[in-house]
Amino acid sequence: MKRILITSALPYINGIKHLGNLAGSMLPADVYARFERLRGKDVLYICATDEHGTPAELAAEAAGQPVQDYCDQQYERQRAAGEGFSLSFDWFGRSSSPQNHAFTQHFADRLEGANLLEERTSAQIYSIDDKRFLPDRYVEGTCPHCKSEKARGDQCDSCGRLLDPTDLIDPYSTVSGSHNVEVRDTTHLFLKQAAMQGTIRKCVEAATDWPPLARSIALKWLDEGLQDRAITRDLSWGVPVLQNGKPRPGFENKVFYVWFDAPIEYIGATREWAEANDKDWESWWRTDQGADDVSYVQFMGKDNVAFHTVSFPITMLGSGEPWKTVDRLKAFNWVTWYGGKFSTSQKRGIFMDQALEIAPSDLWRWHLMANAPESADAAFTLEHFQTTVNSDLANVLGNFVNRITKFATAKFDGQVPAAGSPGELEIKLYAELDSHLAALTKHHSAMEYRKATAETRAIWAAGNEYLAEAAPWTAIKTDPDRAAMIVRTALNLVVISAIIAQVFIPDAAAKVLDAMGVPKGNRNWPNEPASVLLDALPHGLAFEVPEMLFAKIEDEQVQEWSELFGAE
RNA sequence: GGCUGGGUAGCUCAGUUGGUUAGAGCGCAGGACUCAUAAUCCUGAGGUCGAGAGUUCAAAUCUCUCCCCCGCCA
Repeated sequence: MKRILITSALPYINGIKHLGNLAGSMLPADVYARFERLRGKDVLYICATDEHGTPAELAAEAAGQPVQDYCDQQYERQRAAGEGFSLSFDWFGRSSSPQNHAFTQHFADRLEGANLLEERTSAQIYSIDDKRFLPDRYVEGTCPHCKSEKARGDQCDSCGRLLDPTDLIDPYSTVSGSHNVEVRDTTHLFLKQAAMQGTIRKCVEAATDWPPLARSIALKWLDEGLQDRAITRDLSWGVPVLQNGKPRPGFENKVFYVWFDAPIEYIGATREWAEANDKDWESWWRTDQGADDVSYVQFMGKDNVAFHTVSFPITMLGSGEPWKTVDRLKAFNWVTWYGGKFSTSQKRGIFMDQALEIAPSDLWRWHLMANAPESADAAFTLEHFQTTVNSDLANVLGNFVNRITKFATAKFDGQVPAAGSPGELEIKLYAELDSHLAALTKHHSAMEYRKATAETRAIWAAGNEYLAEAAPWTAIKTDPDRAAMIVRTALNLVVISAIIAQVFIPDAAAKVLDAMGVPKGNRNWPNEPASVLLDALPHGLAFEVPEMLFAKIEDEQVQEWSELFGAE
C-alpha cells in the first residue's frame, strides 16, 4: 500500500506534555511518518489536542480564564512545543473544532439510528457549591467497607474495592472541599456496547498484525463482557448533544463525553486539514471512497489501548457506515522520571517546553527513541541522557563527520576526489553496510525503535571503524590514489549516515546534507546496493565542513538541571 | 484482589521455533592511532539468566509454585 494514515494519541489540553508523553506516541509516530515519507509513501500524519471535559474546565477556572480562552492559549503552547520538537504533523488539530462537533453529532445520530443509543437515568453526586455534577474521581469520602476516610468515588485505595460514588459516607467535593453535596438523578445517553460484542471480537481476532499486548488487552475486555457506557456528561464545555441537528430535549445542559468525541477527532482533524489545504478527507477514512487502499497505523500509550481497540471501533462500526479502522497499532509503556512519576505539581520531571530551553530537540529525540519504553517502563535520568548524547551523537556521529570532512578539505581541496578503485576493505564495507541497511529498514517497518537506533548507530560506528582500518592519513603519504578512494568512500558514508539519521535527528541530518551538497530530492531512504551508495556523490563535487553538530553535555549542566528539575 | 508486561554482566537492554564457550551499548582495565569535538579503533575482565521444583539427551527459552517492580481495571 502506498498511502499511510498515521495518528498519535491526542495530548490532553490541560498543560504542556512531559517527555514521557512525547516518547510514548507523538515522537515515534513522527519517526515512522518520516521513514515512510522517505520511502516515497503518501503519508498523512494527524494529531490534535483533546480539549473537552472536567479537567479542562477546572484548569481554566483555576487560571481565572474562560475555558475557550484557556484552550486557545494551551493549544498554541502545545502546537509550538510540537514544532520545537520537529514533529512533522500534516495537521495538528483541535477536538473543539466545528468539524469534530459535526462528526461527533453525526456518529451519535447514526448510532441512534442503529438502535445502539438509549437514555438512562442514574443517581450522581451533585456539588451545590461547585454548581456541578462531580465525576467519580472528584468525589471522596469514607469507604463503606473499610471506613478509610480517603476513598475515591470510583475506588477505595485502602481496601481496593470498586465503589459507586453514592456509596460513600459523608462525601465531599475534591474540587472545592465542600461537603455540601447531594444525590441527584440525571439522564444520559448510553452506548449499547454489549450489542456490538460479537462484531468487535471478530475484528480483534482477525487483527493478527497487532502486538500481543494490544490484543490481550482488547480480548480481556471482551472476555469480561462489554458494558454499556454513558457517552454524555453534565457539563457545558464540549460537543452539544444534538439530535438530527436540533438540541435533544432534556440534554440542553449536557455535552458528549470527552472519550466519545476525542477519537472521532482523528477524523475531524483530517477534515480540518483537508479544508485548509483543499484536499479531501474521504479518501483517507471512507473505504467506499478509496480508503481501502490506506494502511492506518495508530501510536499510543498502554493506557489508551482499550479505547482504540474496542471503544472507537464500536463507534465506527456501529454507525453502519464504511469507516476505515485501525490496521496496525504500536503501544508504549511509560517513561518514568528516575523511576517515579512525572509530576507538574511536585516539580518532578522535564516538560516539552523546558526541554527545548536547555538542549536542542535532536538530543531529546535521539535519547528518547534509543531508550523507548517498548518492552517495559523506561527510566529517564539526566545522567543517562548525557551518556547517550555524548557517546552516540557527539563522539560517534559528530566526530566521524568532522574528522573526514576536515581531512578531505585539507588534502583534497574540499572536493570529492575521483581517483582510485575499490579494494578489499571497501568490498568488506559494502557487505557490512548492505546488511546493516537491510536490518535497519526491517526494524523501522516493524516500528522497533530501540533496535532501529542501535542499527543506525552501528552504521555510524562502521564509518569510524573503516577509517581506522583504511588510515587515509597514512596512505596519503605513499599512495594518493588509494587515499582518494578512501576519502571518497568515507564522504559517501557520511551522506548515508545523515540520510538514515533524518528520521531521528532531522536538524543535524539536514546540516550535514546541506554541507555535503546533497539536493533535497536525493535524500530518500537508501534502497540501492552499498557499492552504488558509497560512490553516489559526483566526483569533483565541492562540499563544506559542517559546523559542529553536537556540543557535549557537561557534568556541570547535569548538576544544574538536576537541581532545577528535581532529580534524585 | 483480577489481568497485562517485566525481573539476563556495575548500569540500560537484545536473546528468533528449547541445542555448540549467554550478546550489544555505556562504565572499567590494557593496547593502537594521531585525520578528528582529550574524539576514534582493537583487546580483555565481568553473569549459579528473580527463587525453587518439574519435563527433556539438552531450558534464559516449556510446565507448576513462590517472591519483587511498572501499569491497567471503563
